[in-house]
Amino acid sequence: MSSDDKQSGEPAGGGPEQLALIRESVRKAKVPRAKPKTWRGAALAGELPVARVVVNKGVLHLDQFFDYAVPEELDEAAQPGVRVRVRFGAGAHRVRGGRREGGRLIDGFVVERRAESDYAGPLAALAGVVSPEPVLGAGLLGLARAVADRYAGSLADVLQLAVPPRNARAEAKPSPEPLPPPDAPDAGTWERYVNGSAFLGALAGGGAPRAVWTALPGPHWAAELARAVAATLASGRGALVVVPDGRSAARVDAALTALLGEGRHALLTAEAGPEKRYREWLAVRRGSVRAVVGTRAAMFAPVRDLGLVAIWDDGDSSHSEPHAPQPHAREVLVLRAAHDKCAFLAGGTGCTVEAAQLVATGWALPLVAARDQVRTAAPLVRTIGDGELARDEAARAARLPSLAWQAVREGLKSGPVLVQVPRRGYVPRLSCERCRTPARCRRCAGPLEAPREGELRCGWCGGEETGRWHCQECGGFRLRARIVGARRTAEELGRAFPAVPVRTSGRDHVLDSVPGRPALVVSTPGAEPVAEGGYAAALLLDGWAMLGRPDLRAGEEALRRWLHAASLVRGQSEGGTVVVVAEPTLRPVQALVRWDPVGHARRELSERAELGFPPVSRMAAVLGPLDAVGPFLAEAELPADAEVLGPVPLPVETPVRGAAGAGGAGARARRPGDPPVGERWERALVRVPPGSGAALAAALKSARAVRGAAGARGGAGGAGGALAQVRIRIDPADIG
DNA sequence: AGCACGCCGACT
DNA sequence: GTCGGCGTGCTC
Repeated sequence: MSSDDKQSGEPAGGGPEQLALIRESVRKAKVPRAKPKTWRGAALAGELPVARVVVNKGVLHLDQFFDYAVPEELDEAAQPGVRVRVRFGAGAHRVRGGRREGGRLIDGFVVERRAESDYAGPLAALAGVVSPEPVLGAGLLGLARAVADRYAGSLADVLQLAVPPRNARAEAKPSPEPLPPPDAPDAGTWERYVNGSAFLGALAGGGAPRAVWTALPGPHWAAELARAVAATLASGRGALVVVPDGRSAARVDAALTALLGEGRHALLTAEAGPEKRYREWLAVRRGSVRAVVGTRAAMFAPVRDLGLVAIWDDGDSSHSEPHAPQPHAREVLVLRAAHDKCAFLAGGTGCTVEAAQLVATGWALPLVAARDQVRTAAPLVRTIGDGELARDEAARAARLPSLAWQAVREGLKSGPVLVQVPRRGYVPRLSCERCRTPARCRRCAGPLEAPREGELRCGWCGGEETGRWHCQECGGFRLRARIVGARRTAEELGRAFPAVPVRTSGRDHVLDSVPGRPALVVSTPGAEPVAEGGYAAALLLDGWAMLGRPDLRAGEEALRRWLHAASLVRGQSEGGTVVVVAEPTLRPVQALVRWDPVGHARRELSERAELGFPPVSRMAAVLGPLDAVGPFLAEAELPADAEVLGPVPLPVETPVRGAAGAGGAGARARRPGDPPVGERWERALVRVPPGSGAALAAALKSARAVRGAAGARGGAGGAGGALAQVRIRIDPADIG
């Protein structure tokens, strides 16, 4: 395969001398040489005999390119972007008995062909070209680099997410001929938004508008996304839409097919097999298909001449990639929009704080409907707080207030009724018993936890809350951590209406849609089926469980889930009604009643700015074995404005015995990169003001690179080994 | 992470 | 002398 094989008959005595020679040349060669020198000077490519390679190894201190010599016979195939095999590791040049040893074969990509190397030593030769398909173009490489930098990760890690595994059969098939751009679509239901037609017009005209789009409730969002894609295609550019799950992808896929027919877009979801998925990806990469709709991994899709990146429901947690360095689809698309100078669209029924920040900084413009449009399209929302519950005789008897009974009974007369119940597995957070304001640390505003009865501790800085706690808002002095047993309530509801069919949709078994006939549809958040003609009513029982989570985003997330369910209900004009069991004074509840997700996100944003929370501040979590995080941060050259909170010990995760999924309340799904089960680990948070995010990521990354190289197997005192295990997470999700 | 080199003490 | 322990550093 490689030129080295020609020499396999060489006398055994040649090895040691060669080795000595190489060492000699490494020592004295300090200047770049004109031509690469392999260890034996085999026949090399005549032009550009050096291949700069990114090796597919995630180790951080190897986050650099390596030069290899290109043997003559690989000259043709070893073009920039192709997958190659190279020998890597100590002893890649070593020869014994005419055969090479050491230096294991690993995968990589050719990044560039060059005339010479600036590496002073002798170059090893490429071991082989895996396939001549150039999968890693300059654009994708630049994006991967930017994502790696933003998340303090390695290029190789990002490439693993960005370039799908090779499939020879898919590669062998030619991709179809590209179709000419379609005509620009009319505005359709975009007319309902104040700047809707203008936005579409800008896309069709080759412009790069950036917008945060608050979609009206109802089923039109998929067609509206499809129209935005069509308008972009009409300008001769490509478009990319990232959605949170396969169901949404199927909706947008159907809408695109309805609008543009087959063959103009690719569907990239995990649900297709690896071969089909790679085939679709190749069609995009080869320029046969100019538009993409897909889930998370599609955020890297190498769309030609990108004109629009769009994300739907950016608050959905599945937009955050679980594998290192855990990039979030919205952030990746923001990077792409900035880099490719293309249009950007973040749409959803709700509005995340991050999206609100894009508007607040002027980076994006709001794309919203007029107030009267909202009033028509949204259902009537009614609340049931503790006051009503206490006064309500029926509620005490049947554990469900009469207003809820009434809404369900009325709704069932004209169609299906949705009952949203909480998923299992949440950790209650402490909040004021009187006004429900989350209890926060006086020093750093982190969430208070009660590790033991009568003991209060901050989950961020670890500070003990001494003296008697009292609420900053209302002066109350009692704490609570309440959860409602709503699942049982839903079961009782079903028994109360024996004539009506009860259908359930949940994690393991998700219904896509239900007919428009009367039925009780019990669903966990995110799994709500679409109802034909819309639900007549919805009962949202996911209130307190949601708001009680130890999560900075609890309010935002509760509202997002409510809006998602409520947007499946018929508009107020058609009698659609939503009843939410939650205190009407709470901010997310008020936002639901007024159907004002943007106002909620804006208020949340300004509050986070005041408290120094993300996304206004940039945060990084640093995790490591006990007593490793402190020394690590002490050595890291953090930006001057960085503030370190903690470290605090993390709760030890105990191995789960028995059946899978029996984790019980509080068990969060384990992600790659979580601390090992059963070990004592700690975590610090580092926060920096706006503008210092890149500096923070860079500092943590270089600290990691230095520590990763030293004493991976427990050096003196074991501290070196512990420090090498330290993990970094930018924009950590669960910061309390 | 591997893996090889090199400098130290014990041995046919 | 030389075999092999492990500490250290590099990988084009």
